[in-house]
Amino acid sequence: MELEVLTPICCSSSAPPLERDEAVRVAAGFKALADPARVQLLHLVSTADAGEACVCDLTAALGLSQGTVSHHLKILVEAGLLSRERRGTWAWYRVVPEALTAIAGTLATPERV
Amino acid sequence: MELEVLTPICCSSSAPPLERDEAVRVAAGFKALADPARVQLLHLVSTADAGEACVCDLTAALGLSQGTVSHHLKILVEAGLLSRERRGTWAWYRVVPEALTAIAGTLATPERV
DNA sequence: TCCTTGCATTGATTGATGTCAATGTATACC
DNA sequence: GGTATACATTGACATCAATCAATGCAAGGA
Repeated sequence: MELEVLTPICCSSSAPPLERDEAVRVAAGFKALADPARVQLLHLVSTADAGEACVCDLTAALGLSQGTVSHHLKILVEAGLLSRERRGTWAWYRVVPEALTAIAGTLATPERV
Repeated sequence: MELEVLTPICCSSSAPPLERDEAVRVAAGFKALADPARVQLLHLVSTADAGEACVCDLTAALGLSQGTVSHHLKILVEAGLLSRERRGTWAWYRVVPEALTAIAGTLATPERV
């Protein structure tokens, strides 16, 4: 998912039927967020110094094994919610605010009827 | 989940650590949205006439069995995203915009740094 | 070159989830 | 009462997901 435009779920009066394919794309974004560990990871990264964090810090904070944390980070990166940058031995992660905004926009209620 | 306040994941500079319990609550909201069928259901209900729809309409539109649709609707109701009202033999569902707003607020980026 | 460190990947296991067919239940109509 | 309709629930099954221990890999330092 690379910053694509997502169809709002709710609550536009005009009703393009929201095909299955589009529903799958929208749901994929939510699926990446549908785990407590990943929610914590996003929060940890976004509040870290300089807006970035390495795996070592995150592993310590979550109480999960290093392999599991790496797994969750991979899911978040593939969903476009985090970016990864390798500097030397360390891998630094940052949030991609636009991706979060895009997903949030899916839930927007522009016109409260 | 009854319209509770959810801690933002991102991107507040102040960093209350986001405990595991709170992360579970936030993730629960996303989990309810993490299925294409449920995304389609929300969209169908929100764009239906008078903002409400019965199971019969939804079953026809989704191409899933009636039991499966009922199952997904239950998940959405328990997550607080839909409300159910029984009128006679029919069950009518409506979206709960405040619940969607609350979840969207979790992803807000109030202060872009 | 060898060892250490930080991270990614793999394999196995356990538990959660989506789906359907079948059944249950309540309401409405004859 | 009996039957049909609309929905909910249950049981079974197959697939997916989270987790860990173990292993692999690349970069840095001795």
